[in-house]
Amino acid sequence: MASDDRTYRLGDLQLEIMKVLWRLGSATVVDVHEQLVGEPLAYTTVATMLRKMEDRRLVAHDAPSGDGQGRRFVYRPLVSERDVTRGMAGDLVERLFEGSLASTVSHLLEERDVSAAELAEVERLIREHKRGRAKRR
Amino acid sequence: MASDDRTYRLGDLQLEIMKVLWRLGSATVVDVHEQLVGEPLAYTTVATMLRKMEDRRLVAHDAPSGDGQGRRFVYRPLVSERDVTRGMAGDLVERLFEGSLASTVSHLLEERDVSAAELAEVERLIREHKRGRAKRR
DNA sequence: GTAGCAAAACTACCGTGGTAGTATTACCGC
DNA sequence: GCGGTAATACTACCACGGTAGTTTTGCTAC
Repeated sequence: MASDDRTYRLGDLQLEIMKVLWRLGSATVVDVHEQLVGEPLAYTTVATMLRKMEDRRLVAHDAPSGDGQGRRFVYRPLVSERDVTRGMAGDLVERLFEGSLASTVSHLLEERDVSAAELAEVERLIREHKRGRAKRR
Repeated sequence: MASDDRTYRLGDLQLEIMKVLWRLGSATVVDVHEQLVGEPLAYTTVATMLRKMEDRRLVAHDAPSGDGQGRRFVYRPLVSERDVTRGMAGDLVERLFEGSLASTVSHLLEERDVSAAELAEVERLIREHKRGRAKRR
């Protein structure tokens, strides 16, 4: 039933935190906290979440080498944006569309307001993809 | 942060149950249970889940009208497959791709093994979609 | 060396999905 | 009407995401 690999089932906050880490490369709790401008969260909420994410091997922190700035942990991502995006998107395509890309695209075209520009962009992407395929062959 | 409408954040089992109900139109706990051939679940697990889903207004059951077959509840979906699919897919597109269809399709093309047949099907869908657009204008 | 502060650790709580055992209820056949 | 059975209701438990308060720890400046 759906994908068993729960590694990439991130909640909202977890995903937001990962996005910050991907963007910055690495960051302290303070950094992450102040990047989360959306909902105002307690500092400790972010710290707790980062610790939980460390348990789940989503992030890691370097040992606090006494380089001058206290003992602040510096967190870095252990999973790539690519992998997480692929995992989450793939999970959904499996769960909702039985793995069919065509069904997925069909649904997105039908149910979302797609601007002409965006549609053109999608067509361009497909042409480009086909060219890539051909070359690889 | 992402979508607030949690109505359509279904778990694995919930989605599987909804799929059965969408397929059959309506069903008793027995029906649902025996349709879930994947992981073997206790009968009461399915019953409990259906009750929880009723609390969340995802399903409803008809009052047990004494039509002969005991008091078996007949459950039916309160939300359409369309709405749930749109909700879940939309949620993901927002969360991962900032709402961009192009980014979404780009990712799917890059990261999944897309067969030539499937690619052709996608192209067909887009042509068809454009024709629909044109007609509507 | 110690006081103060800042950071991390610990603890706690809620909601919900998932799982299932036990208790209760309601129907049906005799 | 009553007993048996089948169905629902109740209860309980775990995991995890999310949220945050309280406690402990460790650095740094004096």
